[in-house]
Amino acid sequence: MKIATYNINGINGRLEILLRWLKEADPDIVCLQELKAESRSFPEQEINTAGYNAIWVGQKSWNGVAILSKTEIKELHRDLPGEDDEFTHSRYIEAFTGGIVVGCLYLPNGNPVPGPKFDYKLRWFKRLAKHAKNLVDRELPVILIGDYNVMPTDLDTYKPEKYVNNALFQPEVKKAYAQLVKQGWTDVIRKLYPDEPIYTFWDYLRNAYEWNAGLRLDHVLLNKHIAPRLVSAGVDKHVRGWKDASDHAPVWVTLTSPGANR
Amino acid sequence: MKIATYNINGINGRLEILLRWLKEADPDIVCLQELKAESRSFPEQEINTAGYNAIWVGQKSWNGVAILSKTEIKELHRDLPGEDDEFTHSRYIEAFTGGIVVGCLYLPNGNPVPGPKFDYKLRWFKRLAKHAKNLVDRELPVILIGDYNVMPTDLDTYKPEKYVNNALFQPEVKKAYAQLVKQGWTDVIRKLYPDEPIYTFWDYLRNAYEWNAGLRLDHVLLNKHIAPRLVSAGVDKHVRGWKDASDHAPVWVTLTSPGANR
DNA sequence: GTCCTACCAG
DNA sequence: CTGGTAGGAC
Repeated sequence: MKIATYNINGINGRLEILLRWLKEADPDIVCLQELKAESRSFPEQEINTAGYNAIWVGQKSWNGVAILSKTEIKELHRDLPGEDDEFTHSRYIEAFTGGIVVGCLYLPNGNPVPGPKFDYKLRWFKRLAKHAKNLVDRELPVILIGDYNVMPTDLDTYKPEKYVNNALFQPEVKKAYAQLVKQGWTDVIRKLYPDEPIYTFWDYLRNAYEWNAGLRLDHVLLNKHIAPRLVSAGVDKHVRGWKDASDHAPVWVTLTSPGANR
Repeated sequence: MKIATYNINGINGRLEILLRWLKEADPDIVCLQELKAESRSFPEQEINTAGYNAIWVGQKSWNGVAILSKTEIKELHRDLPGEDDEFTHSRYIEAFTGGIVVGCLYLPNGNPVPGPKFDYKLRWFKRLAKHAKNLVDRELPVILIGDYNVMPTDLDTYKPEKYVNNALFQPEVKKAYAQLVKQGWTDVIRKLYPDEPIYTFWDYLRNAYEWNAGLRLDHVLLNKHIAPRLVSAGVDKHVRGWKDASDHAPVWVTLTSPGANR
């Protein structure tokens, strides 16, 4: 079974890219971020035709997340729990599909630092950690997957010194990510490739992709119940090189069938 | 020798379309309208690489005309003569190339009627007619070619009654075109196909191309000196069907070598 | 750089 | 409908 995350950066503008990649990669479950579309303009028909069910939460201009799956999707949540004033962004959707609880997230970027957007990022991260705490020890396979907008360590950016003032690399944010993982989650890329620079995002500016000036922002976290099923993981880096591609590349993980490791 | 006109509707957005058509149609001289680009962002290099010299007048956002030629181009005018306050639009360029005086024009649309834009259209047409009068009897081959934004007769629109209030079909405008032709010009399409509906433009709206709901707006006029050289003319209608094409199709004419008919 | 929103022009 | 523009976000 293959599960992937892809920050598509505008689902309608990049529907062809998405469909091409779906066909090529053939994942069973896909989490999308940055739909940049209102809920009513989600291209459900084309996604269905490609062989996927889908649930999504959209909003005008920004954010927006979706879960695609070849099998039935039971929606669990359309946002993280939290205070009323936090509910304006479409950044989290959770479902049960393929026997797995899938939390699909798009964490706020948070720039500039300091400022209200950075404060919101930290608050959002707290909400996520609180919810994750309730999921990590469940007797259910749980995957928390998406665009975390964090480079967890120096290994996750081509040039750490360039990002010292960036919201994606602030000590508070890296710490929040480390503490989240410490709840008992497995960061699959770092589990399989502990010492390798692996990127999931290359800026559109200054030909970042050509220079491999990348960042690792998209992460796949498995709880203890599902982590033993981990087989492989990777980044479909070449997709970033397609004409008119998103600035992110898809990240995927493959798992054994449930029960195979027990 | 083959001469063509093509309202490209944004030369940078449609450079690939233009190059594909140039390769396929292989014209010797091409007049372009609606560059929608400032002069400095004209894609001279790519045009040169495709085998053409070029001269152009651009402006921000709108209008803009160019003459491309496989042979040397001597620029004659960068606008029609006229009053100072008429010089704000880039709608006319004239050159001597391939032994022919080529006037490349983009007449104002003029909608809505009535209004200052329609008045400007009529004034612009007067300026054109005055200039054309100076060209028509020259002992030189002259071609006046481009997007005239006029359907000269009922035969030139799929549904005349739909256009009674449209600036492209006002009696004053049709009359201005008829009087221009009457100076001694040959409208090559009507010369060769006097009774056939032939269109050069299909609106983007309501699938006009699929329904062949077209208009004939792009015209090729020859003066008496060059008219005897006329061999054939046509519209590259299929180009309108290409993905992301302009709403106009290229119109072309072929001529015998100079002197062959004398 | 490339999205989005808007508006304007055709 | 599909260009262009501008500004905001990332």
